[in-house]
Amino acid sequence: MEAPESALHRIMHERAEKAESLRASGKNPYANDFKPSVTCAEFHGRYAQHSREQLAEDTTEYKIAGRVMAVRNMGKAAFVRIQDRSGALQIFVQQNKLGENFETLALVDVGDFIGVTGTPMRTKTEELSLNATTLQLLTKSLRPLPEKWHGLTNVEQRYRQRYLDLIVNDKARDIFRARFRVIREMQKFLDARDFVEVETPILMDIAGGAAARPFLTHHNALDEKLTLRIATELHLKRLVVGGFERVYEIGRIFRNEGVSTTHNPEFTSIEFYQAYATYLDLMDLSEELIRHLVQSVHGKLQTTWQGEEIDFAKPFRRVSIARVVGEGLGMPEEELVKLEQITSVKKALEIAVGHTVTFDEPLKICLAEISSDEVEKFAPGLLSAQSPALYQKLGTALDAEWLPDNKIRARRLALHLLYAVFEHTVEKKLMQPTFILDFPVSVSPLARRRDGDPAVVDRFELFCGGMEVANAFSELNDPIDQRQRFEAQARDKAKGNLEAQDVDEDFLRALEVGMPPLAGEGIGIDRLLMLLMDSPSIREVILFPKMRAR
RNA sequence: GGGCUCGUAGCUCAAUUGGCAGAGCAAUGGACUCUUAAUCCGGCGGUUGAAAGUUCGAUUCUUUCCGGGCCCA
Repeated sequence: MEAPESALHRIMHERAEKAESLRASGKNPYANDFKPSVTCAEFHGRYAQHSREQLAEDTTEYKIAGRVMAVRNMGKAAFVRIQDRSGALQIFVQQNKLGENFETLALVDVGDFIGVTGTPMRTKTEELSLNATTLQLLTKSLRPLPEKWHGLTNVEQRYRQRYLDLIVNDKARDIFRARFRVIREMQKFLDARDFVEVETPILMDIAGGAAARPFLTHHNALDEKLTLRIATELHLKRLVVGGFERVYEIGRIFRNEGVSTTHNPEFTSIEFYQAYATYLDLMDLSEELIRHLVQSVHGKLQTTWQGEEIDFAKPFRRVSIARVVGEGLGMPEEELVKLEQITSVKKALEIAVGHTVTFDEPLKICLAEISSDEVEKFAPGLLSAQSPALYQKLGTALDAEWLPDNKIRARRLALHLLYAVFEHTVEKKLMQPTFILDFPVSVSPLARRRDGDPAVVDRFELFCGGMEVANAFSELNDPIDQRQRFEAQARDKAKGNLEAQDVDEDFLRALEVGMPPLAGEGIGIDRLLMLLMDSPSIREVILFPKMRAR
């Protein structure tokens, strides 16, 4: 609460007194008996082509309501700008036209809601206005709005008091209108393709379907530990098992991780699943969907992202992780072809060492695939101190051990290492829409292995503006393979990886009942909105982003 | 989690080397019947995020804390 003597307190007190003074004259400062007949935009639309002379003869009465955004008082006349859900309109108020009612204007402040009856007119400067015949206060605003010229720029206040942001900043309104439209267009797009929209639980016994730490909660009556979902995947697949062959859900996902310009602890995803489709089908579908969304938001297929033009009209590039990593290192074409077929851990380690986040990341990746005892055997000392020479030793030893008759394992680890390089150095440079392909099975516990190349999964991620926009794959529907991958995850979790998944027995049971071949995709709606609206912060596209409690 | 940086009137921002905290908008009193950030005149508005320290004196320097922003992990 503000100090009693503050300027704010005085302003609020004065405004409350104006409300009282209206009450005293028999008018309710919180009246709800005014029904607008048109919106500001409808009014503008109706008279856009009419001249001043034509309007001077038009006696049609309109009732329009809105929030007062500006008052320019001329003594015996005034211009009042009001704003409603559709836009803004100028009201021309004259004493000789309103009579006694003109005095109400003295009690109106910027921020109040008013209802006005009047006829269309154009001012000297040709601005279409409503010539008021009656004016009524509908809601007295006690707290002053931010300043009219600079508006509200304090970022913290814009997020904490989003209502002020929405009143004052056009850009904020535009972003959220685009957001609501994108969601609606996604629904229309999928509905038209015979998908059904479903709702699945947010409260779960076991959080699965993604690699993330969950929020924990508790059900009192049942005395059960619960977690908030980190993905909608496993329930949606159960529905495909149940016979809903094309399903999607747009819903809130919760991940217990840091808050940053690209992370909010709750965010919205869409996941959709289509039986008898493969990841290749979904690539085509995604391209069509994204184009449709860009077109509906912008009316064209080109957008700007942080000063750079993104063109959605051209076919999206489709490229493997290995190739795009090799390109980043300036490799010639013949080497890129070879790199895509990589089976040598030694070669992958040569690339990864020095091109990953930390120097020990390649080691960590190796440890996900082999035991620390083996590392110690093949490259003594690597566990405690990493050096390029020791990495080389490990690579040489693993190649000697695996390449004769276990190429799959070698390829899997090699691709895993290249993937780490991709994440660290390539990802953020992918500006134009690009499908990234050939993910190692190690980072895709729910995806189907590729026929004829079992180290790889049938998966793609769509990148744009340096951000991951979509992630999709042909789904694993072999219950035995799925169980093994869950168990690998569980071992990983036991080793201390807090993001690894648990075994979901009921999901496995569903797979045992039989899930038809299918492909599924997830799109982060917030990230997509950032891209579409050129917002570098996720907080700009979430109505009420998480802020530290005050 | 680490680094940098910011927090001054309801809002947007100033304040010299450490020396009386200022302006615009809003609000308020007045003038004004075609304004567009209306204009003109008058007066009003402050726990400088919080606490402590250094100092004759702190918005300014130091420390801790609170809350943002940016970059990195």
